Amino acid sequence: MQATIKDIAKATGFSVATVSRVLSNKKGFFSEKTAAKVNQVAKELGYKKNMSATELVTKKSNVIAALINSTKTNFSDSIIKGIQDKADELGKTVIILYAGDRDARAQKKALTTALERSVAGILLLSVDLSPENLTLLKSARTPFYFISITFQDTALPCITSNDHGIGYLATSYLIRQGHRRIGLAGLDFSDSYTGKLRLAGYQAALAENQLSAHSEWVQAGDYSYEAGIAALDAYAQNSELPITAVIAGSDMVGIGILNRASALKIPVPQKLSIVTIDGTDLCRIVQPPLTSVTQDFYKMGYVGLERLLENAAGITYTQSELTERKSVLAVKK
Amino acid sequence: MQATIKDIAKATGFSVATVSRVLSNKKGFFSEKTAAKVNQVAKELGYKKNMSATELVTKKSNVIAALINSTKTNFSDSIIKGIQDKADELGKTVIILYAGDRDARAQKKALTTALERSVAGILLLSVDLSPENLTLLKSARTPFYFISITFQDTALPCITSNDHGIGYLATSYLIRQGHRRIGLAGLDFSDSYTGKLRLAGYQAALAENQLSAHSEWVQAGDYSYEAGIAALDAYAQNSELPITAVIAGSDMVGIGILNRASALKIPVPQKLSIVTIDGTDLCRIVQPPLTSVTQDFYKMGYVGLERLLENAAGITYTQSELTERKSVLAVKK
DNA sequence: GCTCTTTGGGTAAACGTTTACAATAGCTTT
DNA sequence: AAAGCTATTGTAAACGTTTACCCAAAGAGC
Repeated sequence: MQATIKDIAKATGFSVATVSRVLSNKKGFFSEKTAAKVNQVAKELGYKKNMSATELVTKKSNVIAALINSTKTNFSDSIIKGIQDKADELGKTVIILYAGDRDARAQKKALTTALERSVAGILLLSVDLSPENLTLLKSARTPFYFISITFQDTALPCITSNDHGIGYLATSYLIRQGHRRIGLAGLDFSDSYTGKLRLAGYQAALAENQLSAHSEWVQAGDYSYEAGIAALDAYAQNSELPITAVIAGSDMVGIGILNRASALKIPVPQKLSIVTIDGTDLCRIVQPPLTSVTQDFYKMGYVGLERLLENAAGITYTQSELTERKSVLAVKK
Repeated sequence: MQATIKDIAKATGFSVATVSRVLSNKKGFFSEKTAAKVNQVAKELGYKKNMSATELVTKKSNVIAALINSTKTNFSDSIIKGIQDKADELGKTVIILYAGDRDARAQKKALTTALERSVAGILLLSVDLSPENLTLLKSARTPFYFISITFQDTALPCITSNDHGIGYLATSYLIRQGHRRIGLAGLDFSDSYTGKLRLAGYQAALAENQLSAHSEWVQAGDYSYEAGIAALDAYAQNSELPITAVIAGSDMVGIGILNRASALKIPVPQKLSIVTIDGTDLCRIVQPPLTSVTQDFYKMGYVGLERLLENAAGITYTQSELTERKSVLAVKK
């Protein structure tokens, strides 16, 4: 028996209309005295607005759904923090929905949950929608915005890092430190567009310095810790490492490489320098702390929500920057 | 203009009642032919149920709200995974709400969001509600259940690890490994009951072995990385460490201790053994990997949801176990 | 004293579902 | 043939809000 505005109306002697007006603060439609009385009775009765009813009649809601990918939530935290902060400023409330991990069924469930509740908008944090789910999303009238994911289809509204720039930044930094044989590890070049762009950035930086990558320098992977392990094992097949530095596709890849290197007694950074892509807190807590191309995840969330609400189209980029820690050694020429 | 059941009714020639029955699959109230037709038209029109309307009339919902604490989400991930899996089995959907970090305002907002949407139940993942928010929660008729948090008030329904047991387990393990001077670091003994219980378990194990703790052995903190750093600095004030092993209040504390130790050239585990409490993936990725008392977070989520729905009262404990990695050295007597 | 605003508040419809209750048709029983 | 089922469908009320529209009283201006 939740108390309703009817109960308040009865108790105060006012009509439901008046009660509704003071409770939703429609200024200028009631007197102070009325408001005071209504509010007091509402409190006494433990009144709580029934959002279903409100949303049913107003046909709008101030909730934003954020769909997240169940894996790799280590940077989602920052994105969500950004979203949350912006939402607070705007008086929106955000609900987070798990969209599984490349699982079309789970994606669909999360998507319909959001759509059925007619949320004001949907944010998708690195969720790579299956084609039919993408169609579903597009056919709904709910605004949506992707965060931290890059598509071939540039028409999809999203905010993300410039992945070409990331590859370029990491590579040219290592070149400036004197490295010439530079690996690239743990990126996925097949279905993910992100991987291809970073690779292109890497190659561009190399080419600009009259270098070119040997094929064994680039080791594909799935951005995981295990991919890092596998990459280092591939590099370490011969007694001499073919590279002096490696760019890891993610922090976890970087840590995998680091740990495998230490298991194989390859000192980092003396024998192998590492630059990691992402720059989450994980970089700080390993030893040596990993130099990284740090993405501005917080900002992605913060301005992502902004963009969603202004119905922006196209791609927005956030700035990445190189954060020097202790995993890169400058080599003397 | 989302299509509604009215539109489908018009298009098919049936009444809204029939359409509703087909769409919500009230078996035995319609013929196959009818169902086929209705479903087809629904699909054509891109019909999506309006949950607000449904919830308004049925006064029930199958969504579970999970409130989480914005910090320390590193183990929340496992808990959420558990919740999610159970929810999938049960056909429930879960929405995650951020409840800030010991911020009564944010807590209240998350709480009212959940309450206003009349969710089927509320799960609170290590959120330490302020007194007034607790009252608010209790006064609502919505079932709730705490996960991974212990209260003095044993009437509060929750599932968590046995914190006394954790302290005892870690300590007695170290004693069995031959340690006699054992520290305890990074726990909060003031407002959090958890810290007190773990301390009691620690003391119990010590006492059982005719040992007792020197006051400088236990260093309070707030479960953070920085608390670990501070604890080690406290231990390392004299040239000789007062302890041979330390129990870290959380993985982050353990890593803080580890890194500070390595900065000070104190080899782990040769000069200092570390047992960490939590046992998340973080333990695996540092060097040496940290031996831990591993809590079963996944299970907390999984059975937490179960318990919530069966309206269980009182405390349920999940089992913790000691996971040996590489941060503890057995000392010869 | 009369009309015109302004202020405060009431009436009732609408939002999209679900479901109790009725109604019909076609059977089966007796 | 009357009565009773069963299967299928329809009618309409209900859920708790919001809000367009209406109304009355109180001043304001003449």
